Amino acid sequence: MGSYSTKVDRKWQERWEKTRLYSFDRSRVDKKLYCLEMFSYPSGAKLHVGHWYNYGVTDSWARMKRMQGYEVFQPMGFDAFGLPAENFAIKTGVHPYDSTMANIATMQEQLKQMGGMFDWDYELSTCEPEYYKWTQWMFLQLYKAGLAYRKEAPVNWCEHCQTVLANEQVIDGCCERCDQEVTRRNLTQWFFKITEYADELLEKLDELDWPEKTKQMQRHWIGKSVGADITFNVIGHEASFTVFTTRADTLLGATYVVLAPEHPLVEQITTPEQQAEVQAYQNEVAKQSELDRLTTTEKTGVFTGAYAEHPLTGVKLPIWIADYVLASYGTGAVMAVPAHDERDFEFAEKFDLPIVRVVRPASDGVDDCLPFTDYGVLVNSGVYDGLTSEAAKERIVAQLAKVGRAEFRTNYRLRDWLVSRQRYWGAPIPIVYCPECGTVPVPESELPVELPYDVEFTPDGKSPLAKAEDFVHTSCPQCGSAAEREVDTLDTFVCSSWYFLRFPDPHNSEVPFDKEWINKMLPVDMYVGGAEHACMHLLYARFFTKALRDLGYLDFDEPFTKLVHQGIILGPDGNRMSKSRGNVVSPDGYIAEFGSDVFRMYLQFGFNYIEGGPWSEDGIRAVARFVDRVERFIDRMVELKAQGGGKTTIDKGEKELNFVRHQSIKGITEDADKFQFNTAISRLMELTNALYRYDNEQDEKNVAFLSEVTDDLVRLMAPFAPHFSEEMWERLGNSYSVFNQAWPEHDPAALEREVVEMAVQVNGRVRDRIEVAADASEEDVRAIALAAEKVQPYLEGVSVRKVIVIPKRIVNIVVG
RNA sequence: GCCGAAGUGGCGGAAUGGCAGACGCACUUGACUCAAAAUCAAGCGGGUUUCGACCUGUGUGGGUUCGAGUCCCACCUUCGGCACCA
Repeated sequence: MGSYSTKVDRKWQERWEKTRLYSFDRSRVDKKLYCLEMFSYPSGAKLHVGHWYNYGVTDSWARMKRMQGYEVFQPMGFDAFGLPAENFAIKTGVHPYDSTMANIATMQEQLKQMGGMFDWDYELSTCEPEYYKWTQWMFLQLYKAGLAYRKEAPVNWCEHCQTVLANEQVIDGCCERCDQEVTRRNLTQWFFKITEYADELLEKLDELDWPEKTKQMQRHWIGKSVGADITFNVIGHEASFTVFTTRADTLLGATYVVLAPEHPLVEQITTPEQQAEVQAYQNEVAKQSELDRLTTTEKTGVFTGAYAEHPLTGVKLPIWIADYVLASYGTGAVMAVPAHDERDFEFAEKFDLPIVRVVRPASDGVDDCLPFTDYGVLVNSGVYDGLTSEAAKERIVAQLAKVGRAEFRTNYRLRDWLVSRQRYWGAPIPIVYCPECGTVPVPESELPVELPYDVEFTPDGKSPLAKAEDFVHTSCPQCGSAAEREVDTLDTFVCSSWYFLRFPDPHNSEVPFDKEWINKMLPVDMYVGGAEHACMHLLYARFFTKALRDLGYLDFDEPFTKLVHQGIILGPDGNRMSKSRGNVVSPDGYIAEFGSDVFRMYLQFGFNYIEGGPWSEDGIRAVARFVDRVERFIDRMVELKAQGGGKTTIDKGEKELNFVRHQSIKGITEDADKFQFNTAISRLMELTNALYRYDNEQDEKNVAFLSEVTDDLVRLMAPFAPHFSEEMWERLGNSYSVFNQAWPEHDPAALEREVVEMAVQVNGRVRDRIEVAADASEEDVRAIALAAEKVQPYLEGVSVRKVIVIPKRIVNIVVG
């Protein structure tokens, strides 16, 4: 057995700390590389495999970059506000602040055991007043800019968590946190106007070096759709309403219109006879949970008794309400064209409403049964007959625009971000309600609005802060009269939407960050974290960056230049790890047994990083064996050097070893750069195998050369097994630290072979192999291939039609 | 239903359109050992074999190409996202 263990880990952790090896040198900011992993929630449990996979493996990438000469900035902090701490408190009585602080201390300890290059001088924690003061400041800046506002709206309510949720936090109609059904409630809540940036958030995606899948998810989430608003007058009322449509070309096919049940016009226009039915329907819809709504496929709706006037023909169109029209999208009203829309068609069939075709397929032979939703050529549309859908859209909207009845318009699926939460453990919203002055922002000089410690935080649907008398009662910052504080707290996603901006300057008490400094340090060059944040954190952070840019606080457009998502490590049974399945792999035991580098290196070697996969007990043992194998060779090297002697010439054996050496340097550098750690490690194994082969096969060794290659092996291994490599580096008699060594660069000349083996195919099947000079001409290769012994039988009695020569790889002889 | 990704040995996983299965695990054999472990060496997709080889093989079926795991079309399966967005 080798000597590597947690003892070696500790030795080097202490040395690194004492010598401040990883301390960020601000004077080298021109060489900076900001490498960031998504910070973690300080839960009571210890670091899990996922943390290691994210932080440990990314740290190896950052270490390589350091050796390549970058000044790496890799901070670590804690996303410390949030529901779990509060729920834990409700269960056990331990205050969220106390449990969070204890958890942070434990996690720090464990992160240090991992051996990451984190510079703890830059640590931050979102639940500290030092930090959330500036979260509140952010809120105020957005408020002043009109990007934070309060409104009453139907919002998602989780009965179990006793709070509202953002759209992004509702998954299949259920709370993302507790899986309980989400219901809709009309509540007055705070929103951030992320929709203001919808277009830029969409456009700028093209420039980002992000996984295509993630960009696609954001594109879809933003959901740009180009169309027009068309206004309909209500017959017999001084009222009108506007619909949004992407198919203005089908306007002549509109046979009725539908308002969302919550549409404000409904009360006004409903006829007395329909009153009861309409109200009953509205109540029923309001009662429905999101889940009911998703699972009901059958269309429902009620006639209001009122009619609208078709804007082109003046024809009477019945006005219905139905819950397939959403209050929160577009204008909350649609023109129904059953002939050319599946939903309208279904509804019209069920309620026996007229269906009029106004588009037919542009070419014959196309299935034209109704509903026909493709573009085509207009019919039954008077002066517009014969136009294509595309042309008709333009023409019809332009026509109506002249009389102020339509305009072109773009809509987005993205909704504004609901940020208030009826919970205790979050940043208080810095707003005061004054009976005289109304909604008043807390002056910046009075920040932070501190979260009081002694609060009754049992959830009952009211914000816990509402019960803290000392907190609630205050005086109005404007007029001084008695006033009340906002008692909701901010969604924790608000805290994490700007933490990467605070990291380079985390203790600044004057401003959230220094503009000049941040412009040098940002954007983050490499951001690594889970894919589950695609439409939440990653979208919010982009929004914050853009808003702060427009407010003049920073000068860049995007926060994260390059993004990588790690995969998920599954349990040994191939399922997601969960306590109930009993397949949870916890790092601690393995680290105690094998040392942290073996654990880290297995995570790099055993999986495709992006994909993840099932944990394997045998896999980690294989890595432990490899580490031992390297150590044995290092000891052998020390012995050889002590013996002295040997030759100094570079012969066949040396050339072969040198080839593998430079091939490894090239491959490891390229692979690790691409986060392909599994192949990088396998190349380390190949280099190790080559060293053994050389030692076994060469009777007379070039010890100086062998020593050079061995040093390279340790340099190349250092990012992936940092503690072990330091130890080996020292054992080889080299000076501290291997991480101050330059990363090896490959010599292209060493990769040029004099003789190469090529496969010879006849009609695509390999029949022989030939050895030719690497610089042989195509004619020479062709001649040698045609003369190859084992291809002869295949050339008899046929004629050679063609010979394809791919230099250094293959020859294909086509016969027939 | 729509959008996207992926299907390769017993397993984890490799392969700029150019010798499929790198590297490793498991397994088999041999060396060392009193023995085991560890280590070292060799073999290891499937089938046929006169032991020289030959055939077949990357989810299924077609296609493009001198040549396809890789590109194109259709389908099947799995996973992820969205789900009345007008």
